[in-house]
Order: sequence, then C-alpha cells, then structure tokens
Amino acid sequence: MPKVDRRIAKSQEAIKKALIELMSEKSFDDITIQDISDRANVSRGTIYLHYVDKFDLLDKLIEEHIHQMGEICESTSEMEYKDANLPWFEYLESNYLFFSTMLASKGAPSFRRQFHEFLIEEFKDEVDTSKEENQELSEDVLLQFIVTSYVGIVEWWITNGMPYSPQAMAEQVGILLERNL
Amino acid sequence: MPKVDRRIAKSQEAIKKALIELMSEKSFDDITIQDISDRANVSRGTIYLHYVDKFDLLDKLIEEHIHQMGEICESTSEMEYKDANLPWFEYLESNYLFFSTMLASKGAPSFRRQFHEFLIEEFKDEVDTSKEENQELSEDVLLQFIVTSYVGIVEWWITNGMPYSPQAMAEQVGILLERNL
DNA sequence: CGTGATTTGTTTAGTAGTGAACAAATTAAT
DNA sequence: ATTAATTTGTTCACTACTAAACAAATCACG
Repeated sequence: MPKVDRRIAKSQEAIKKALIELMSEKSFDDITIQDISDRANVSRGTIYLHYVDKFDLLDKLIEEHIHQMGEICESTSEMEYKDANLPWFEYLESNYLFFSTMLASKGAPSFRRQFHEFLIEEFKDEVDTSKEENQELSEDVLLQFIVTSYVGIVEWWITNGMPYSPQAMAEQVGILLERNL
Repeated sequence: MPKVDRRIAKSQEAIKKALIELMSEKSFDDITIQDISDRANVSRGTIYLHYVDKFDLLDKLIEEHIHQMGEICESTSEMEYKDANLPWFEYLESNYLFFSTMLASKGAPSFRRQFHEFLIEEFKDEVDTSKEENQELSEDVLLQFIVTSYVGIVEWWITNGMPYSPQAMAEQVGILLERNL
C-alpha cells in the first residue's frame, strides 16, 4: 500500500465530514459544492480533484463505511456473537452522525438498502439449518429474518439517540443471534 | 490585509494546537519538534517553514493570545465593566487548555509575567485617582492592586476548572472593578 | 570521557492545494 | 419565455506541504 499523501487524507476527511454535517442540516439536493468546500475549509477545486461531483462523493463515503464494516466483520469472525458485536456497535457509535443522517428520512434513501445487502452477504455463511432447532427452517427465511431484525435494531438504536451503551447492545444482540443462528 | 493562504492557517492552527496539547501532557523541555509534527499531522519541515524552533513557536503562540486579548479590550473599551468582562471570560473559556497549561506550575513560567504586564498597560488608563473615594490613593498602588487581583482571579478560575460560568464571573468581577476604579 | 542514538536544522525535487478566471449549464424570478 | 443570478466543471500559474536525505549538534549512558 503506497501510503497516501497526508494532504490528500486531510482534505478528503474534511470534505467527507463537511458533507455529513451538511446532510444533517439540510437536504442533499440543496447542498452545493461551494457549501461543502466552505464547510470543509478547502478550495472548491480541491473537491473536483478527488470526486467527480457530489453524488460521487456520497457514493464513495458510503462505500468506505461499508468497506470498514467489512473489515470489522473479518476481524471478529472467530469470536462469539456477544464479543463480535462490540466492535460493531462501537463503530456505529463513533460514526453516529453519519449513520443517523444516512438513516434519517431525508438522508440517503439508498443507504438502508446497501446496508441490508451488505449484511445479507455477511450473514450468509452464518446461518446453519443443519442445527437441530433449525431443522424446520429454510436458509433464506432464516437469513432474511436475522438481517431484517439486525437492520431494524441498529436503525432503532441510532435514530433514538443510542439509549443503551454499545456494550449493552452488543450483549443483548449477541444473545438474540446466538438463540436464532 | 493580504489574507493568508488557507493552508498556512490550517497548518499553523494544527501546530499550535499540538503544542498546547503536548504541554498539557509533559514538560516543554521534553517536547521535540517531531512530537509536535506527529501530533499536528504535519511534516516536520512544515514547522520550520513557519517557526525557527520550538521556543519561537511558544513565543508566537503567547504573543498571539496577548494580541487577541488586546483586540477584545479595544472592542469593549466603551462598555460598562460588567459587560466588558463577558467577552473576556468567554475568551478565557474557549481557550481553556491554553490558559490552564500556561498557568500550570510546569507550564510557561514567563506567561504569567507577560499576562501581568499586558494588564498593566490595559488598566493604566482606567485608574482614576481624581475620583473622590480614591483621593488618598496613588495611581501605581491602585493599578498594581487591581491588576494583581485580576490576574489572581483569572488564575484561580482557570486552575480550578472554571467553577462558575463566564457570565457569573464577568458580573462579579465587574462589580469589584466598579467598586475600586 | 567516548560513542551510539536522537534530535536538529537545511536542502531537494516532487505533489497537492490555492484562488482566480472562464464558458456552459441550472435555477429563480418576473 | 427572457432575463438575471447561481452553480458547475475545467483550466491556469503560483504557493505550501511533502518525504527523504543530510551533516551538525545534543543527548544518554556504559
């Protein structure tokens, strides 16, 4: 990995942070490139140096988070659900503004779907209908059941201002996964 | 004013912030230029682009705050003491880490003296021994009295974690100044 | 002491960010 | 529908930041 120039990293961070902040304040349609460069404290041209337009910026932002979540899944694949969930909820917490705006009604309508699809892929290998208690279930039903509930729980937790700690969430969701998979 | 390049402003901000943070963690002597550049996320060379060494950086940092405080004094010169004090304490609050580290025992020993000298200059024109109740006082005694107590109050407020709001402080110190000047 | 490791301060060639200008495309208002 | 005003996307010459290399100075410690 040819480590990226620190100026690039800083500019892109500032730009992405600016977009998230602005999306939490007004509709994506109403956000202009100038708005973003002002907020990021970056020249307007700098944005075009990295992104073709604001849609591309949003795409890449989402893509990056999906990728990060993939990394987390990878690093926790060997753990118990209870433990594996902790980094997950910690990640959600430390990116609260991103997830809350993306899941908000006027956020990024496509994000919920992408999030769902991502989880389908991740849980695909986890469902085990050979286990005794799951004999009567078909794989895809169980998979949809789990993923839908997972998305729902996350969405509820985020949009309700994270009423429980990541630890508490990891533990409880861990129990529920254990029980159903 | 030939407005400064935004890259310069950002770099210098990051560098100054880094120094303040590091000084709140360890002694100035133990801080290296590399430490600062690491913390500021800036190339080591960038520091030398703006400052000759870490002493120069500290000098300029202090000088800037003294200057800012001068601006505040200027903008409030027409107000009642109570009102004039508010921007003052708000400034102290928003630069809490700077003032608390500079006033700390192992901070910048010279800062307290510079701060004192600055206030002497600012209050010089405020003392009025022609007023009836101050007839028996000589100007320099009254001046030293006021400034010493002002520095003391600020130092106490900062090093004790700002136990009162800037508003409360501005009000009370306003009363005390009114009473003595 | 001395000597080995850090830290310093400078230089270098290369890269990213800068503001300004511009025409083209959108959007808003009458 | 015709302006007028904004926003877009691109180009440009210039400047600041970059990492890396270097010798000199300072530090640490056996």
